[in-house]
Amino acid sequence: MPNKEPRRPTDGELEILRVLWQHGPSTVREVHEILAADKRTTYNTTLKLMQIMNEKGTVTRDESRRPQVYRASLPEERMQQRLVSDLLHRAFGGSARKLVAALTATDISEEELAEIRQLLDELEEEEEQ
Amino acid sequence: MPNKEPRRPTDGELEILRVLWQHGPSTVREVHEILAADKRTTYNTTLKLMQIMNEKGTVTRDESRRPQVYRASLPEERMQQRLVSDLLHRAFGGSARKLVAALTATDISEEELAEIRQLLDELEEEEEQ
DNA sequence: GAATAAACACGAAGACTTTCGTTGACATGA
DNA sequence: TCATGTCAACGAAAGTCTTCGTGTTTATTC
Repeated sequence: MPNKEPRRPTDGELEILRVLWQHGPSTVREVHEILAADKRTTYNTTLKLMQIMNEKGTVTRDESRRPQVYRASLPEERMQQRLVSDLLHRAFGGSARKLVAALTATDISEEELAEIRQLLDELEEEEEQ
Repeated sequence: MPNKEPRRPTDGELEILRVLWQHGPSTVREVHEILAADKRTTYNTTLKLMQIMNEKGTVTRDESRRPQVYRASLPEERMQQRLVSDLLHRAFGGSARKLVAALTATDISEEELAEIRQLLDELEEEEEQ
């Protein structure tokens, strides 16, 4: 039974997902090489994590190939929405305004602030249509 | 040794912190009563969690009183900033714009969108001074 | 001060995550 | 086919989180 309900990925799982999202379907070896560039870890650890993620349904793998090719089950944006929504309710009682306030209170460049404003402008235009 | 480095609070710890932030310094009994209204849990579980949080330094307690009174070590806003910053880097590669995009892609009311826009307007005014 | 109740401390069990050593399976080249 | 190297599977250990049973300490009431 691979699934019961989708759980929040752990830190280690999220690192692997980010590699898969950025580089597309990959082998364990490829994921490991990228992780090992930044982080001290072994091939076996990466393998084990990806096997568990496969059991959970977080990733799927193509077994017709050797070495097996893994891909993320959810697109990046969907998972990110889940994670933000999760934090929104767990830490902010559902108040998006407070979340943005906390975000802007930390290290955010003026360029990014402008980008966010533009993003909201576009959202508003969409709604007015 | 209460501290090595401040870790992210677990789900259970965050629930307790939210009670302490909202209600101010409280006894275990008071926290438990509030938690038990929404969630099936026992007094002992709440007590144990708060004891561990005390060892970690997440909360502090006044032992001169009986029952002991616990309070959150960090103000709500500081902890929220930490949590958002953590998610920002772990899931979004540091891109605040993507985080806001994910946030607005989910369930956000028009009222909140307007509030967020106003928040950003005020930020801009501050910077121009 | 003895009985009762509340608060606290302690220890352990179960689940989960991460790490790693070891073994087995598979492909390639000599 | 034999040797070699890569990949995958398995099991276990260590750490953390959550829960709870049990026993001890503290406060209260008579």
